[in-house]
Amino acid sequence: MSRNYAGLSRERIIIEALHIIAGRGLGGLSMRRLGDALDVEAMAIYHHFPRGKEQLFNAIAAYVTTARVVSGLTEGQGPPEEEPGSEEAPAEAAEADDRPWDERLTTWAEAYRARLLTYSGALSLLMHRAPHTLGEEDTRALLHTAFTEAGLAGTDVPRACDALHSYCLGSVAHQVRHRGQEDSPEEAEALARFRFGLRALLGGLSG
Amino acid sequence: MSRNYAGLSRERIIIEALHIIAGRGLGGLSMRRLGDALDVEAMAIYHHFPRGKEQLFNAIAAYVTTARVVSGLTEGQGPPEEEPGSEEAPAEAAEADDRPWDERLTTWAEAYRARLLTYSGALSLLMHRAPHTLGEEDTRALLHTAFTEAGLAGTDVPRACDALHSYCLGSVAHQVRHRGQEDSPEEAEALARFRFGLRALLGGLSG
DNA sequence: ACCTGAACACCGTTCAAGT
DNA sequence: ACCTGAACACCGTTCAAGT
Repeated sequence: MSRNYAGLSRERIIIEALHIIAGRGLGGLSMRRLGDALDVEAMAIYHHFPRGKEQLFNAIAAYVTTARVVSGLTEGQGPPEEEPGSEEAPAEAAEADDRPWDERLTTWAEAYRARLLTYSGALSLLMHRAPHTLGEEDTRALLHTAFTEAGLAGTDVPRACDALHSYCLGSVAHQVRHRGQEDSPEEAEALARFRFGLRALLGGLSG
Repeated sequence: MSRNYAGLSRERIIIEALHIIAGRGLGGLSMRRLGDALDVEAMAIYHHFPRGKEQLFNAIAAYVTTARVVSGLTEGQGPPEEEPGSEEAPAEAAEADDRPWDERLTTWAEAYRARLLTYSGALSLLMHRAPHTLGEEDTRALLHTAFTEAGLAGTDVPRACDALHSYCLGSVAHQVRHRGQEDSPEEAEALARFRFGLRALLGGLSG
């Protein structure tokens, strides 16, 4: 039929997919429905994600976990990692944060939580996918230096990083899990609970 | 064709489903495949789970989260909750635990972690389902009294419970997420990391 | 009550074809 | 390079029918 230069891109596809997920849940995302939303035949998506839905899922997971995402510039240098999802912006100079370690960690944790909450429909995608993005590398460095500053050393550092990651991920999972239940807390109280546990964890880690 | 008194039951179906999930992942579980594994036409499952796959998923989630599960005795009294998944055994007298609160919590947390790890293939099912089982009620009581004993009061108690739940769930999710990755820890080190964070969290909560 | 078998609408994916 | 359209194997679910 009529040709369709839809101007498809990996990022457009991912974003549209996230909209569908937000509206109808992860189970409501089908290639055909995604095609419809993009005004394209479902099969057009395979040109951008040749390995199909699994690859799309990986890209969504990477998109969700990586903070700095920017429109599809730097195309065509061959992917340095498996599924970067989309290209990442340069580290915008990271303007050295001179606040105490616990404030830096708290800021990071609350931002990470907010991000997971925003894409909570895709949360179960993260359960079996740990994308290897540049953002993850930055996070690793941030947490590492903060915990070192807190007085940790040796194997305690990666263990503390793990604990913090686990707490954030679990906290959002736990909140989503009980959402819409009888006595489930409002977002304000949910945030308060998150902070309560976070303070305890950070205190216990540095003690 | 030949009649088939397969002796199907909700529990048999759930257990077979868990086997398939363990072997081929959650996406590999289809009603038809489940029927094959049970030597039955797929449609026979709908007699035991009239609301289909969604109801089966709820039942699996309940089965996974509830410790005390026993074969399908007490049938036919009408479900007191939405999807109990299968019947639960009586509380087996709970033989009062007189150890200090932190040891009791540690024991609970490690058992909960082990259980989630056993059914890690079904982990993403728990992400959007918080079944209302008797076992959950017991847990609530256990954690509540332990944290009260630790010196917490008022809103701090449910917040501490939330934090502990979140940490356990997130810890398993985090482990499964990185499983099979280059420098992902062995199970022994994973357990050590879990304990490290758990000790920190409990210490921070009671401090 | 418990299970079968055909049917329907939908799905992911392949492949040849169009521009 | 980018997208279409038909095709195939598979899926969840309904419904009438068997015992």
